[in-house]
Amino acid sequence: MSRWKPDARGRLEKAALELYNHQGFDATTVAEIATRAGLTERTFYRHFTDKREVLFPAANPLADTLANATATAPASLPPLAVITHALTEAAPVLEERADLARQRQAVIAANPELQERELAKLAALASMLARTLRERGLEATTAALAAEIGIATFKVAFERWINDPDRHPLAQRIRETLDTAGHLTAPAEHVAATDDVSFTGHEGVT
Amino acid sequence: MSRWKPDARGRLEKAALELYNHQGFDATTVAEIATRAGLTERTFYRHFTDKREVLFPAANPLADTLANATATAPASLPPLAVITHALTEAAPVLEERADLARQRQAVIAANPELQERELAKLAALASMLARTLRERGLEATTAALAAEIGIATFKVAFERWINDPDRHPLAQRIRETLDTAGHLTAPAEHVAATDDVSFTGHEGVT
DNA sequence: GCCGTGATGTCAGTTGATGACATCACCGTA
DNA sequence: TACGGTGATGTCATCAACTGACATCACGGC
Repeated sequence: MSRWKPDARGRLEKAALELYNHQGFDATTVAEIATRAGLTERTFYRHFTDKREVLFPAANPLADTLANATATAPASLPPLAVITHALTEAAPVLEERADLARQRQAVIAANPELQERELAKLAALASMLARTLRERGLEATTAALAAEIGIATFKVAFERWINDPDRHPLAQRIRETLDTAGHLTAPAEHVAATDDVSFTGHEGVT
Repeated sequence: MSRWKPDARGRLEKAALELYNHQGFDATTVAEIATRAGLTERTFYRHFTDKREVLFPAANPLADTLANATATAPASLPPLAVITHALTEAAPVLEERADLARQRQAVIAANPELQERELAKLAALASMLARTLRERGLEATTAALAAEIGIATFKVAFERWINDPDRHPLAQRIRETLDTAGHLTAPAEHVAATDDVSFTGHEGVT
């Protein structure tokens, strides 16, 4: 019989998500998480750098897919088309785990500290995208801007997807959002009492 | 004679910036900051919610200017033009305090926790911009996207400005960056082994 | 001259985070 | 088969970030 139950890290992730959901992030203690996972507080910190990180798995298939799709897109594509391509490729990764994604997002939306961490993760993603674009031969500023705009698009589309009661596919939301982006230089079309679905998403940090 | 020296908050901000600069953020203690300002640790926490917040003044002229310029731009302007207008109006606010801005940025660049807080502040800025754009009559998604792209543009331009040895004006950097944005749908122009000034800016959080 | 108020000080306590050292099943090897 | 190294975990101690409760006392109004 083995000395320890397997997958300590996974047990910690699971325990943390459950507790954060039940009692809120602030009200749950690292010691609690560890105990629920049958481990010690000290061991928690051997697997995660801090109390927030447990919600952001080290192995990130979304990042991998994005990087891969960006690197292998046809060389002739304009920067924004590369982004479009990459985002479209990456969408299914989230669709597969839609339940988990929504649960995580609920916890994050309820706590500013976690929102900060999420923004940092997205910034890291943008940074990685920019590097990949440079390696494709793009000039530094162009690459950085295309990457930032790509992530910005993703943020908007993702929030629409998460809050969408009708569960439209993420890929569709991304297409719509990219389409919106294309019209940003056209004269403003005002919304005069349209029957548009209005999103009352979270307003970010103050 | 008055009971306390005036401007406790200002003294704390100054003390903090100096110490963060000298010894680094991690190596300086809230108690140290307070003592140097002639106050108590407890008093520090009456003025700032945490150790990071002291670097991000509550009164934010940049945000005010952005909001104002966005709200008062001609109604006929396309969304991106409103953003362009607002960013251009806001640029001088930073130019005026270029020294302070560079000092702050150096401290922030040296510490991931501070970078997270900065991202949160920028996200709040984007959120506010989006609200203002909606109040101008823009549909929610369009507003959110335009705001995010505006902030993304600002981030890229600001980083170029801060790291620019030649001290070109921020307004110019913003114009250039917006111009770059306009070419993102054109076929990629490759940089063949240029000796381009390479920006080794901070790469974000891993 | 008394009284409420607000900015600060004092103190005690919780929790997040980290370093140093101990434990002991497992695994390869002599 | 015995032996020693290794890696994941536990134990203990300590620091610093934050917070609640209560005390202080110049100032300004009445």
